Order: sequence, then C-alpha cells, then structure tokens
Amino acid sequence: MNHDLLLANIAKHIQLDEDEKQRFCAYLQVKKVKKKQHLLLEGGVNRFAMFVVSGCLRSYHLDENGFQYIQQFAPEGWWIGDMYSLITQEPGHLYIDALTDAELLLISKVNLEKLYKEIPKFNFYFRILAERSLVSYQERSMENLRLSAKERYGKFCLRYPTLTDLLSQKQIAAYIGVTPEFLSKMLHA
Amino acid sequence: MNHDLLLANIAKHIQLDEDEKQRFCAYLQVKKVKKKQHLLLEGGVNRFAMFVVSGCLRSYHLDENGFQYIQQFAPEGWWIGDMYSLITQEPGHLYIDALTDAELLLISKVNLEKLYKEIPKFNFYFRILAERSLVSYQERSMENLRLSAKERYGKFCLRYPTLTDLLSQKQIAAYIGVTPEFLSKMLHA
DNA sequence: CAGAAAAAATAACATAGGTTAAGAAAAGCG
DNA sequence: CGCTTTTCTTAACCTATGTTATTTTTTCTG
Repeated sequence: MNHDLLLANIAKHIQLDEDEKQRFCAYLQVKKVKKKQHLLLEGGVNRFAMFVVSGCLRSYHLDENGFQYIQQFAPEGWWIGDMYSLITQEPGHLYIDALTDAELLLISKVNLEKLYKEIPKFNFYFRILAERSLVSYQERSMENLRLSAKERYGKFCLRYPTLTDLLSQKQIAAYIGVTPEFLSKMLHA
Repeated sequence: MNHDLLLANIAKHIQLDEDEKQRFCAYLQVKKVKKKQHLLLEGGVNRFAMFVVSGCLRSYHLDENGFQYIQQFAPEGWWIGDMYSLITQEPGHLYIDALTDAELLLISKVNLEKLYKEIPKFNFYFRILAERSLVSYQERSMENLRLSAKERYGKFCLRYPTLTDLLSQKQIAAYIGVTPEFLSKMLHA
C-alpha cells in the first residue's frame, strides 16, 4: 500500500494506534506526477507538504540570469515543500518539480493544522523532522561558505549516496553552486 | 525579572497558566557571562539551549587555518546552541562565545525532555521555532551559493539590523564568508 | 532507428575574491 | 593617560571559479 513507507517513517518517532493511523491517512491524498512536471512555481503558494513514495523531486531557485540553484533533492522517503510558503501561506520563491516519474502523498496545510489539534503527538513528529532538517541546513550554510567546490561535491555525495550516479552533472552542479563547465573540468582534473 | 522576556516570547505562540509558567521557570537556570567567555568549544557536548536576556552571543566554526565562520549571532531575545550536539548529545563542531557581557537563561537537554512530557504544548512552541529557524537557514544556504559578497552583506544588514553598526567588520566578514581585507575594500569601493 | 535536443568535454580568456605585507586608526587595559 | 593589542585600510599580486564558444557524446522522442 502507498501509505506504508510514510507510516513506517512516522512509527520511528511516535506510536499511532489503528484509529489514529486511519484518521491520519484520511488527511492524505495520493498524487502521481510525470518527469519534469512542476508542483510549485515561483510566486505560488505552497498548500501541501509532499512525501515522496517513489521517484525523485527537487526544489530550486531561479535567478535573473536563468541559473538554477537546487535547495533539496527528495528521493523516496523524503518530505519536500517550500517551508516558507507552507508556514506563512504567502507566495514563495521556490520551484518544485519531478526529476523522474513519481508518486507522492500530500497533506494540505489545512489538514496539517487539524492533525496537530486532533493528534497532538504530530507536533512531536514534525518537531523532530524540523530539528533534523535545521541541523542539515545549518551545516550546508557553513559548507557553502567555507568549502571549495571539490569539498562541496564530496558533501553532496555523502548526503545523497543514492543519487550520486543517478543525477546529471548539471543537477549536481546546480546543487553545489558551480557551473556545469567547471564541474566537468573539476571531475576530470 | 529575568524571565519576562522569555515568557513574553513564549506567550506569542502558546498560552501558559500560572502553574505552567512556574514549572517551566523551575527548569531554567540563570547564567551571567563576560565578554569573550566561551560557553561551548569544538568537541564539547552542548547540554543546554540558551536564551539571551541581554548582551550578544555568537556560534562559529573554526577551520584548520584558524579562520572563523560565524553561523549565528544571538542578540537579546534569541535562542542559541549547537543544535546538532543538543539533539544528539554527541560532541559538536561549534564554538559559542559572548561578544559582550551577557545574561542568559539555560534549559538543560534533560529538563527540556521533561518539559515536553509534562507540558506537551512546548512541542508546539519549539516546533514553530525550529520551523522558522529552518526557513532562515534554507534561505542562507541558497544566498551563500548565489549571491555576491556585496549582496550577502545586504542580507546580513536585513537579518541583524540592530547589529549592523555594533559589530566589528571582522565579525561581519566572518558571517558573510569573506576576508576582512576584502570587506574593507568592498565597503570603500 | 534517425534526427533533434540535451548534456558533457575542452579550451582561451575574464573576474570576484584571496593572500601577503605594511602602515594608520581605534579600542582595550593597566 | 600612555602602552599594547586589535582592527582597519591600502595595494600589488595570485587563484578558484565564471564566461563564451565550439565540438563531442548521450539521451530523448517520434
């Protein structure tokens, strides 16, 4: 079943009885997307937190020169969204799209708020997730200041071991913040 | 009273009755530190989340060449800590010290866990904090990739308006990730 | 499978920011 | 208040990474 991967993930942090599982799953909706399909555009409001059941998504910024800067990859088992827009329900700056065909579970902001009220231990679950994610972005902020491109490439490989040989160099370059030309040169040097 | 600033901050997000306030405050300890005093060294375990009542703290990394990279400034009303070490209770990589004499409220990891059990709405409070902090570090990660030093300086000024003319250029340089020499040149160009 | 589109490689040249060094100004401290 | 230490400024030179352009290779799609 679609929901098993997510329920297993949740079970690592909080215990849900059958009734709670039912109620939680009732708040979810399944979505299938094709490769390259967009789920969020700059200026849009992100109304859903998205859990990747299969496939791979990414979130990125686009600058005025058309360069992409990838904030996150979301392979199987990861959550993704524009946290800023999701929290505030204001228009955000991120794009989110699918790098492969993918199957998602969505929970709307509205349902998420209901969930927190009805089953407060989800505050605990999402606090743990937010804290871990926070640590990861704190590290990346510092890495992006103090490490060379080659070192950032190394960190990318550690963070996404399953994606290292799956993604194009263009995607990896946009994640570590160099041009594809430079990444190519670097990998051959 | 020392605790008012923190209680006011909490009151913005959750409602505590008098008894809950009492119990919460009983978990806190007051600490006064002098300028330049360290609260955490690399390799140490961060046992306390720290709330700044007055003064200013900072957290930073030190690289093998002795360069500092500042992760966060914490003026009055901010929380600070080594999130990684605090969550895992493993040795961390951050240094934390005082940029001015400062007065802090500490809550130990142990008491924090008790607090979550006894007054579960603190899960909500710290979830909100973690989420906001997450958004801020997500933004900084991307800024550190895509913005020039001058643009990062601009973001620093927006993020810490009260510190812009308080901190030395050396501190600001270590936050935006350039050498003090380059920052000086940049500000005079 | 063929043609088109996207990605990767390579190379010459350009630039933001780093390095080193030295002096000037400011801040800390006895 | 004077001495010491730290910070700031300036400038010449250096390096990692960007830019532009071209060719080759790979992937997509009918």
